[in-house]
Amino acid sequence: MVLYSEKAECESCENTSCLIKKHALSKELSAYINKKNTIRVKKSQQFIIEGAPVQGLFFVYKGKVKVKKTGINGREQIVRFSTNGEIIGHRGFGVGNYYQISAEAVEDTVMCNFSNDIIHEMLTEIPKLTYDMMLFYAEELNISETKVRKIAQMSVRERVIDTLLYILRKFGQEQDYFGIVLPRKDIADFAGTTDEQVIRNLSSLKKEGLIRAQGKRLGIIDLDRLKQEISEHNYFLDS
Amino acid sequence: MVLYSEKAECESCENTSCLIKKHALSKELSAYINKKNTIRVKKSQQFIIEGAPVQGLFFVYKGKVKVKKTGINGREQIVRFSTNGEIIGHRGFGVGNYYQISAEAVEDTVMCNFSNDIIHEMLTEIPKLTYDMMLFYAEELNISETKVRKIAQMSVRERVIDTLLYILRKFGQEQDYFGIVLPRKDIADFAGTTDEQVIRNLSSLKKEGLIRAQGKRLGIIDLDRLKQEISEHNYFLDS
DNA sequence: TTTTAAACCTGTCATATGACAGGTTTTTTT
DNA sequence: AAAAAAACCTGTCATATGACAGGTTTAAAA
Repeated sequence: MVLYSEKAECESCENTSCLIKKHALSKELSAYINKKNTIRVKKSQQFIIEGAPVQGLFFVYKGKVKVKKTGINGREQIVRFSTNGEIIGHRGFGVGNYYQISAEAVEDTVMCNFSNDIIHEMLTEIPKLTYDMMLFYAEELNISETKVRKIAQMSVRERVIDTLLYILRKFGQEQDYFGIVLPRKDIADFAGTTDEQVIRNLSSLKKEGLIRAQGKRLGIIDLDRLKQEISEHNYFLDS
Repeated sequence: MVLYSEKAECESCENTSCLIKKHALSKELSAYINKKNTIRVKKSQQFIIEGAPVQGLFFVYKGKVKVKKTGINGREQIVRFSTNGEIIGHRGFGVGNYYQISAEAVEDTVMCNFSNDIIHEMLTEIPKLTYDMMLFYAEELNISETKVRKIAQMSVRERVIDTLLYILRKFGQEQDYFGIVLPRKDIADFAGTTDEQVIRNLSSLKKEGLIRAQGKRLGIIDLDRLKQEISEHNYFLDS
């Protein structure tokens, strides 16, 4: 647990999937991890603004974040959710760049932030880190390109189901409900539809006994049948 | 010009944007560029199959390629087009991976291919190359995430226009027509719609004097008005 | 607790879009 | 040059989906 005003330290960090943590033991990196900043954001607070100059790279220490792109008249596209150990602020290196995404905390979140200069130095000095970063981006690219196809070809109901499975993979399910509470609007913005459509489809799924819903809390009952319904779209991977 | 059975050589290669060419002068890389294979594919030939084991990375030496993802009952999503100097077969490294995309030559194409082992060695041995690759993927990720939003929020007409502008950026326009000839179906598969819709919208755009169309050949007449029409969707970049 | 705001839900409706069908033109192959 | 195939085009139609409106419940703030 990280107390307020206390710094998030790699030594005690439990995010084994974090690329920084993974290399933190090496001597090359240890020189840099002291230079990171600990950033705290409260629920609903936006800490990356699309179009603003890049201010380094963020790694989620503890919390949940949504990453989105602004669309026309208030519509938004949620591009991904990030949680412990994950990277936010892609391409937060190089010079004179601007963020191509916004990011907002879904709940109170603690993050590690590396400035442009530091992250750039790290990536030039530690080839293994760079290699892992490259793999990360390549993987994210796969996921994003799959999502393009999904949004182009799936029906709204299928996209809602697909989003539920994504949430399950990302945040898990305990005591019958997802490990995250999201408004229907967020599910809509992720699935590329409207909140009314999401509400309707969630109602149907509930009636059919595939999911449970209690207020904003959602959980999956019949995972197999949900997977089955979108299986024809998922040839080679779920992402 | 590369004659049949002649090898594509980096020394004489003119693709300044190619990451291999960029580093070809360094001694670290020069040891590897001899180990690349020259691959020739004829128009309409598929040389990467989704789901098949990864066979290294391809760089377009000369030609034009479409990269796509398979959807339900014959529908496809064209993810991007690639031409001279560009990379195909993302994530073609690491072990035991499978291609997440298919690739097909739009016209006769010559490519440089590095095997899994070689590309892996290169990326471990030449940090600057890895760094550039990382930047490449990060950039592609931006483009792809922008595309998700576009497909989710733009109308068909807007997506068709957006696709035309993409083709212009990628292949240019000479003597009034694009530097590539594509069937309407390909434009549809890229824009995430049907060929009938593309045909209708192209007809309209032609009547309105915004584009010219002569058989399969297409060209832009009024670039400003086309850009204007989709400007509200493009806040921070065109990609 | 009371008040206020946010989120949820349901019904109605217009329409943009995908699907089908049939004919024409263009392109490719023989 | 002729034949075959592919691509293009137009019309019609059903419907999935987004938009609007109004009411209810839930959650947050005072």
